[in-house]
Amino acid sequence: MADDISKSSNQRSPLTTNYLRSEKINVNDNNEEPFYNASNRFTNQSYFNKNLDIVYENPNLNIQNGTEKKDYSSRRTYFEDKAAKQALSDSVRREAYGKDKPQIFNNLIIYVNGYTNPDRSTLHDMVVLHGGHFSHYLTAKSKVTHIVAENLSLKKRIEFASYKVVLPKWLVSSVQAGKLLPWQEFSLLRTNTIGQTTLDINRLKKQPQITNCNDPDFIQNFFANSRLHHLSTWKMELRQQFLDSFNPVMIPKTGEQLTIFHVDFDCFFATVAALSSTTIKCDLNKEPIVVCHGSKSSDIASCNYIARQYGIKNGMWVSQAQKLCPKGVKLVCLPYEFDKIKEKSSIFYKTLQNLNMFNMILPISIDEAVCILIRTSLNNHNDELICERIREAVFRDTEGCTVSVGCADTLILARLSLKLAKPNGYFTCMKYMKDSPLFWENFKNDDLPGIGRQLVSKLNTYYPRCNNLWQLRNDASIESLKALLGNKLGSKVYNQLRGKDDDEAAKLIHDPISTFERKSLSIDINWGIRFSKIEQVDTYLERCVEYLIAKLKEMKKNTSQVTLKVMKRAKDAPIEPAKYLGMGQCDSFSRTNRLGIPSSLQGLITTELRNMFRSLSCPPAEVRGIAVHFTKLVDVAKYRQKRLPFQKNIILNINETNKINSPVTPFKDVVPDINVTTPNRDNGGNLQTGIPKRPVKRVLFREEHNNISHKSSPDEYHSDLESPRKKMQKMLDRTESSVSKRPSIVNSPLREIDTRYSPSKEESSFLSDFPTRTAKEDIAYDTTQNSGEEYGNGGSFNNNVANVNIEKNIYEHNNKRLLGLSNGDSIRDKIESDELSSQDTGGLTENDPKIFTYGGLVNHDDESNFKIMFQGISGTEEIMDSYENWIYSTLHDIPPSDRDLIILEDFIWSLLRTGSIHTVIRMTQRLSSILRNFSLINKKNYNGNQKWEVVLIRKLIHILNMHSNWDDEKLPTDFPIKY
DNA sequence: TACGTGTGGTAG
DNA sequence: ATCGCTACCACACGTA
Repeated sequence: MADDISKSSNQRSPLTTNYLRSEKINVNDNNEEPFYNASNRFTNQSYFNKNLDIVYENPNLNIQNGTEKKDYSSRRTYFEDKAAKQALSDSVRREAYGKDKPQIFNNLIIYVNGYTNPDRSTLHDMVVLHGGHFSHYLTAKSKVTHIVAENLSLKKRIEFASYKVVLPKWLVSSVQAGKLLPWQEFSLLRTNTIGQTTLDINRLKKQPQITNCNDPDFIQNFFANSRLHHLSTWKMELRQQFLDSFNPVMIPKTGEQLTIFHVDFDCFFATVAALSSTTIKCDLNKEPIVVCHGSKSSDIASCNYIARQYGIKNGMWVSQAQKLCPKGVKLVCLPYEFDKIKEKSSIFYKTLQNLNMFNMILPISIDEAVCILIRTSLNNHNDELICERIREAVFRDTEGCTVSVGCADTLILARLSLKLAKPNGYFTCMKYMKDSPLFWENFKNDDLPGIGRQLVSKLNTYYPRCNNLWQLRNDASIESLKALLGNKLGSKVYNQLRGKDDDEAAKLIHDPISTFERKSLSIDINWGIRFSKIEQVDTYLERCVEYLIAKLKEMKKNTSQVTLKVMKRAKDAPIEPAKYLGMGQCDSFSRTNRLGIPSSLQGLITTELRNMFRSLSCPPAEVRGIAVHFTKLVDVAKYRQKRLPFQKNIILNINETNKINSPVTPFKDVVPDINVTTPNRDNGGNLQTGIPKRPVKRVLFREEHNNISHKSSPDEYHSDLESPRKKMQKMLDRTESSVSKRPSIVNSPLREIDTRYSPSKEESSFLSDFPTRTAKEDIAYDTTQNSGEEYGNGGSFNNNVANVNIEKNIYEHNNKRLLGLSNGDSIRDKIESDELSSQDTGGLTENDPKIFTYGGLVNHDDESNFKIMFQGISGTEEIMDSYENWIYSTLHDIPPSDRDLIILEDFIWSLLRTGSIHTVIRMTQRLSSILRNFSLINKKNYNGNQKWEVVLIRKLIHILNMHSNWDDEKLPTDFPIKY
C-alpha cells in the first residue's frame, strides 16, 4: 500500500523532484532528499548544513516540550510524563486527605471507562484516597488491574476481554465495607462460567441503541455514536494537551517571519473506515465511500474523493448521495471507527512532533494541525521538502492515511493553499501569488474561513458579479464589506482577501495559551429529544448537570453562570420531522442566570435550570433539543483565595438539600440576602424554596426585564406587554423574511430540505471545469518527460565524458566572460545600450519591469573576500528575492530575454566557481518550485513558463549534473580560483 | 462608556 | 431507523 501511494505520488510528482531525479542529481537513490544528497556530494558541507539541512537537525528545535530539554522523540514519552504528573498529584492528595482511610486499594490500578455512577471523578477520589492508582489511559504500558464500567459496548467487551471488568459498585461497596471485596461478585461480564460469557456477548451482539431520551443511559449512548460530539471533545482534549505540554519559549513573537504549514488529513473518517474495514471490502481509489450510521436520512460524516466527484459532500444525507451516484454504482457505506480515528490522530500528532522541524504545533482538530516555523537567517529551509517530509512521515506512521499540506507565511494563505493541495498533495503559496489572480481565481466565496453558508449567500447577493475571490477582492471595498458583514468580519474578510491574518487569527499564533484556555462548558443535544411530562425534562436536566459537573470537577473549576437553551418545534413544523428522531425546524429560546456563588453543586444548579425551563414556558412535548451551558468558569483554587477577605461578612443560611460546604461570596457588590427566594414567574408554577438567590432588587429587575424581552419566550400570551419597538420588530421578522432574519441552522428550513447540499450551478460547473489533481499533475509529469527528451541532447546526461567536455568548454568560455565582465561598468553600458538599440528586447514591455538588465561579478581588491553581485546586490536573500521577482514577471506571455538568461548563466557559473553551490541549488530548486506551482494553478502553458522549464533543465540542472559527474570522476570538488 | 443578555453564525 | 456537538466570536439592544 505504501508503495502504491509513493509510486503514484512520484508520477504526479512536482517538477522539482522529477527534474532532479531524471537528471541524476540524486544518484544514490536511497530515499533521501535529492538536495541532501547533492550537498553531501559537493563542497562546503558545513555551510550547507547551516543552510538547508538545519531544518532537520536544528538542536534548538529539540526543546519544544520544556526548558529542561526533555526528549519527546519517543512516542510514549508524552503520555508517560503526563501519567507521572497525575500520579504525583494523586499521591499528594492521598497524603493530604487519605491518611485516616483504610488503604484497601493498594497495588490496584483502576481505569474507568465511560460514564459511571458515581461519576468518574468521585471514583477517582475513592481510589486515590484508599491507596489505589487511577489510570487515565488504557495503554499496554499502564498495567491496569481493573477496569470499572457501568456497561460496555460489544466492541469494548471484546477489547477488554483480558481485563477484570467490574461495576463501580465494587469500589463503593469496598469502601463502605472498609475492605477489598472480591471483584468477581461485581464483574460486569459475569464470567462465572465460560458459557455465560459467550451467551452474554451473543445477547449483546444486537445491543439495541438507546433512542429514548428518558433512558438513564441515553446521553452516554448518544455521545458514543455522535461524530459531532467526538469532534468537539477531541478538539478540547487536544487543546488541553497542548497547554499541558508545550514550551512557552517557542511562541512566536509578533513581527517574526513565520512559515506556516497547515496539515490536514484527506477525508479522514472515510480513509480510516476503509482502511480498518474488515467486513466490507472496498477500494478508496475506485468506489465512492461514505461514513454514516444509517441508510436514508443519515448524515454523511465523510466521503472519499470518488464520492466527491459525483457531487457528494460531507453532511449530506445518504438518500441524496445515493441519487447522485451514476447508474450501477453502489455507494459503499461504512460505519464509524471512532477508536481507530482517535488512534491515528494521536499517531499523527506524535509524528509531527517527532519530525522536530517546527517551533510550535497547534492543534486545530482531530485531523488538522498548524505547524509553525520561525524563519531566521539560520534556517534557510525548503518549504516543499518539509511538506513532503510531513506527508511521507504521516503516511508511513499512520499506515496509509494521507495528509495534504498548505504552506504560506500567513494562516489564511496556508489555509487557502491547503485547499489547492487537496487531495493528497501539497501547495506552497509563493510570494508572487499573494496578489495575483493566478492564485485567487481558484477560490470561491465560500473558501474564506469564517464565511459559512449564511454569509456566502449574503456575499453572493451583494456582489453578484464576483464568482471568485479575485473578483471579490477587486470589487469589495472595506466599507461595503463592513456594512454587509459587520465591522469585525468585514475587515477580517478584507484582510483575508489580501493574504493577511487579522488580529483575531494571529492571536492563535501569538497567544495560544489564552486562545486554547477553556472559557465555557456545555452539553447540547438536539437528537432523540422527546418528552411528554415536565418531570422527564427535570430528570433530563439533572443528567445534563451531572455530566457537566463531572467535567467541571476534572477541570477543578466552578461555574458562576448557567444558560439553558431550548429548541422548540416551530409552529408549522411536523410533529415528527423527516429525519428519524431529528429536531426538525425549531425556534430556539434561551435563558441565562447567574448563580449566587460560583458552584459545582448538582442540586443547586439543577434546581436553577428547572426554574429556568419553567420560565421559558415551553410545553415538554414541544421540546426538540436542550442545551445547558456553564459560562464564566472560575478556578476553584483562585476562588478560594479570593473569597477569604469576605468570609466574615457572610451569613450562611441554606437549606439541607443544597448545603454549601465552602463559604459564600456575596453576589457582586450588592448586599447578600441569602434567605430571599426567587419569586417564580412561571404562571403560578411551583416556587423553589430555600435556594440562595440573588438580591431582591436584582431579582425584581430581572422579572421585569424578562417580561419585557419575552420576545424570546416561546409563548404568545404576553404579547400585550411588548414594547412597540418589539412589536414592530416582530412584525418585520414575520412579514419580511423570517428565514433571512433568523437564518440560523436551527431555524433554516433548509435543514429539512434534502436538496440543501445539492451543488449550485456555479458549483457544479466549477467542479467539472477544475481538473482533478492527479490529472493536472500527470500533465506536468508528461511535460517533464517530453521536455527532457526534446532538449535532453540524447544520452548526453548519462555521458560523463561528453558532459565533462562540455563543462570544460563552458567553464573556459565563462572564465573568459567573467574576465570580461570584471569591468562592471562596461557590461552595464553594453547591456543597456543593447536594450535601447533593439526594439525587440526579448518581449519586454513597459509593464514588464526590466528586472534583469544587468549583473555580473565584482571582483574586490581583497582577493580572499570578494563578493558576487547580482543586480547590484550581494546578500543571498536579496539576490533570491530579485531572482524570484524576475521569474514571476516573465512566467506568462512574455518570456525572459535571452540576454538576461546568459547573464544568469554567468552568475551561476561565478557562484559555482566560488564554492557557493548551495546558492545554485537553492536557485534551481526555487525555479523548479515556482514552475510546479505554476502548473498547479494554470492549465495553459505560456511562453514564459515553457522557456523557464528549458532553462531549468538545460541550464541549471545540467550545470549541476556536470558537477555531479566531476565527482564521479573523482575530480576535486574544490576549485582554487586565481584572480 | 462599559457591561449584561439573547441571538446568530461558524468550524471541525 | 439514527446518534443534527459545542466553543467561541460578534452583534444588537438594553441598563447603570
